[in-house]
Amino acid sequence: MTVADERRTDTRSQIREVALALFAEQGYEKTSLREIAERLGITKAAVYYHYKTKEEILASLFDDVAAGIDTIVEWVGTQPAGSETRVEALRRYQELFSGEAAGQLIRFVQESQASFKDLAVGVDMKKRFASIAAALAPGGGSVEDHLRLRLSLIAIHLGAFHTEGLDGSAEERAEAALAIARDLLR
Amino acid sequence: MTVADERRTDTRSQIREVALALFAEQGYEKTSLREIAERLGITKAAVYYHYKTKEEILASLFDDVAAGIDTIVEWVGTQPAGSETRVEALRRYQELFSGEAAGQLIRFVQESQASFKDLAVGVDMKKRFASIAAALAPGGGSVEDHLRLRLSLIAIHLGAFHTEGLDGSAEERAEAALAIARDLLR
DNA sequence: GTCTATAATACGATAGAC
DNA sequence: GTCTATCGTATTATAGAC
Repeated sequence: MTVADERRTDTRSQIREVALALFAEQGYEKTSLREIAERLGITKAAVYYHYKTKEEILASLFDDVAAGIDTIVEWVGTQPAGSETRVEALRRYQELFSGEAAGQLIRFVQESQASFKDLAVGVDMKKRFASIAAALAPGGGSVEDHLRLRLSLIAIHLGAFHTEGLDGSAEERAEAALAIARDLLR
Repeated sequence: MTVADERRTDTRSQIREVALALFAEQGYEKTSLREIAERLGITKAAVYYHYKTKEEILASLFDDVAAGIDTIVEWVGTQPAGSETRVEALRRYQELFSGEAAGQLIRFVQESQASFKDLAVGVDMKKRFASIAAALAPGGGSVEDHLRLRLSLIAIHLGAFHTEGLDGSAEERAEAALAIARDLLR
């Protein structure tokens, strides 16, 4: 067993895994620490040994995606401005959500924005979503351009997780989402 | 003072008004009955005189929009199938959310889906959104078509309320949203 | 690292007076 | 129609034993 595999099964990581699944499925407020602990066969107090607060668990879930967005934004800065760069950035953005965990995370963001925006991690991620939007902006500042841009990102998000009425394999959904997102950017 | 004006200022209506504003702003779970009562200068018990449960308050908020959707779906049934009918249905759908209250309601739906879907009223409205989607469907059943359709409705929703980065007047937003929604339907 | 036990607080909801 | 007072239950979080 490698170090990475050990990390995957230790309690701290399991807490993240279970919390993410529950947050995505039923939202942040409706998920209690008792519920998380129960699923792992431990007590609430044990959870508190690993994370000081419930919000800290939530915040930890965003580390990878936040770093991924930063990397993309930095990359865009090194490239010539133009449609090719924007489309490639969009593709890389989609790639961030290709894993199961990241798909659950973006489902949570998409379906529980209200729970989210008042917390520190929510404010933080809001800035990151704004930064990737800015990196993708074709320069136009019209209301319609802003709305198209926002919908373009939502297209990617919706393509990243299964939802009723939106069946198909993950690959089909991702392909369709990227095509639509590209169209919306024009 | 007309009867309608009286209705507007009686306690039952005021509860709906305050609850909607709070649900839209901070979500359903995070909004307590104490908070609603406090804003109105009454007690929790007084709120319970008008509504048996918290969920009943929530459900009552959807009456008008639900009826509006049903009316549109019925209307589509009487029209010849075709692009003109679909675009007009989209326009009428948007019209449902033109008022301030309906705008707050659709913001709540858009930003708090998770709170929503497990409740009876959530299941009910989910069916209605599915029915308007079916009425708008161009017949194609591909994953991309489904996603385009869903984004088309989201475009209308996002255009109906103010959000950071999406400024402009309500009319500007609505016009832009309808244009994009129409494009997404193709 | 996990436990039992509990503190402190808030919630939705109800009883009964006025 | 609104009040005070309270019930029962859940929550987040902490203290201290093992």
